[in-house]
Amino acid sequence: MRWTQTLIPTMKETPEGAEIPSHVLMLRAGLVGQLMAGAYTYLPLGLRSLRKAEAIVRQEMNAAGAVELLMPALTPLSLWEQTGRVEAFGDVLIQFSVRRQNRKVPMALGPTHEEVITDLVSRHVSSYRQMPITLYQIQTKFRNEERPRFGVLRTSEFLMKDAYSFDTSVESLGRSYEKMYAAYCKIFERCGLVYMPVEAESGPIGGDASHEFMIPADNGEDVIVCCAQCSYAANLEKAEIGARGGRASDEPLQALAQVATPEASTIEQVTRFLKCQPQQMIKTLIYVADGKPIAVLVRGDHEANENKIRRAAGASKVALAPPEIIQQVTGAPVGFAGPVKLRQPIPIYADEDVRIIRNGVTGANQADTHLTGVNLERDYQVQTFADLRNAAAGDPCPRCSGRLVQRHAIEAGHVFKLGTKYSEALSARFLDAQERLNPIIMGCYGIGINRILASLIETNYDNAGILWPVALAPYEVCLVPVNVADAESARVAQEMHDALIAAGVDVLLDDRDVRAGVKFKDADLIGFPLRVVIGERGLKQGKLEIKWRWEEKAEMLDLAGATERIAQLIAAERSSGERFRARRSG
RNA sequence: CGGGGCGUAGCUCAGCCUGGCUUAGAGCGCUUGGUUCGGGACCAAGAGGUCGGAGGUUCGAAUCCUCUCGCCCCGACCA
Repeated sequence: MRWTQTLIPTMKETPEGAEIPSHVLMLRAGLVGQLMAGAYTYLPLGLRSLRKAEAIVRQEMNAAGAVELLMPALTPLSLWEQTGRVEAFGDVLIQFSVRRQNRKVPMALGPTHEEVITDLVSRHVSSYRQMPITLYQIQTKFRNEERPRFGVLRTSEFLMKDAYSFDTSVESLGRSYEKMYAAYCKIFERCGLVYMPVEAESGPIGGDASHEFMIPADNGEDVIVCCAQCSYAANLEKAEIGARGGRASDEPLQALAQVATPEASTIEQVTRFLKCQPQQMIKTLIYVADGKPIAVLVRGDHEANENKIRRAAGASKVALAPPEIIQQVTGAPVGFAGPVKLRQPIPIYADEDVRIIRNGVTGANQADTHLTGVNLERDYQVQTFADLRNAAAGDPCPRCSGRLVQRHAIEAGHVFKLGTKYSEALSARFLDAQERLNPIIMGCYGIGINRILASLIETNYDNAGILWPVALAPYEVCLVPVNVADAESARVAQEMHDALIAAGVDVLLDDRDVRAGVKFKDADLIGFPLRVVIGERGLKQGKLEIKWRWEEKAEMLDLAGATERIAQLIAAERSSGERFRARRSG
């Protein structure tokens, strides 16, 4: 391709509104253009990279035995009603009606395709002999995000690879899951990403039923927790906490005292007002668990974890109680709840760390009032102690003696053992060898293709621009004739361009009649892995210059045989990614 | 949904507080001519705007007021 024949709108300045590196660079390098919040055009260069990521995903899916199909993005709303997901998705589901003659047809744009694929499979799969099978598609998904942000990291329309496995037993599902897990590792590896599979909240199957593939990045929206010593890693919602080693301080017990704390309803306000540490505070949260209010106690500097609370309470659904319920249960407005003398007797659950708070501070169940010198057993009782909070940096690892650390990360993929949720709701059943009818056991596996690009850029750039691995670069080689007005340079460049294409190399010829500096800056900004410079001076000596984007030094190459040499270099790097990875450790 | 910020040329912005010396500006980009030519050149001449939109205040509004739309950030939410 010649530069002058395509559209590459690079920008010198950072467009207003772009903040994180991947967004800034994708706009500046002319990869994408924004149409509206959460919707981006993939320009010629961006599309090439997107297609490369897509191709890698497709190859590995096929290699893992998954079979590609393509489902419509347009779906009948009734399908989502059958599984209760119209409500579950809420406003995220883009739904509308179209008029057809004298009737209205309610539809939704697919945010994911469990319903559609399960419906399909229920029609065509009815015997255990037809399984296991894993089907996948690569298709645009629609989600009306409450708040699209971070450029292409969170958009209302995005390209997703979604795969679904169908098995006859939990053991067989485990094998299907393992295959996808392994394929994901290969995919992220081939894309040149540093990734981390972490344990995620799992559904009905339990155990190791769900993993997220995370790309550690400062601007990631997710928080993952991992052990500094062993390989334990989980997302924040899931992360377990090892045995708490803390001991209560041995300061003398204080008397229970009531203090006025006008207008101080948050932990921060109270600690400032009473000049105490958040670690001394007993945060009391009123939740509604399956319709019944419960009190949950966590240390002031800790965050409650709803999933853990739900499990501890043995409930199927928990949510923070609305203000009316809080008023009713505690007798005080929000912000002054405490475990001592609640107005209504409700079960009290406490996080392990609350056990050792001596002379704590907590709400007095009375407006603008807190209690100090609060001690367990003497002043209040706890029904159940459990791990009820999010893991924090420095917490003990649940698997070894190490400590946990927190990191931000971008979720690029997710594998999940679904079980029979959708097959039961949509009657996808099969007959086993004993002629018994069973629901099909499913798994689902997603990869955000756009996120592969965004997270790659987010973690691979320098002051000059993007650093692409050969595997995903829009073009592998950028040919730069320094002076296109020079007939010899132009001729050599054109010949080399044609020869490289014939050799199967993705090459872009920068045939613009602009100064060399402009071309170099643009080549660095876009980040083509290999730059080949054809200059008059070099040509006189029968040489040209090659330079890897992520390496410091350029190298002179004999013009004779240069094409073959470049094709070799690219082919080697394409399959191994060695030089790109070496840059990271170097 | 709560809090904050921003909308002026294709892009980045100044002007707004204190309304009129603006016939709306600068830099970059674009067009034309010339000089340059291996790290975002220089000179000259141009093209390009209903100052996001609507209403209001005023002799007069980019500037003040009201409403509205859009975009960005933080939080809440997130299969």
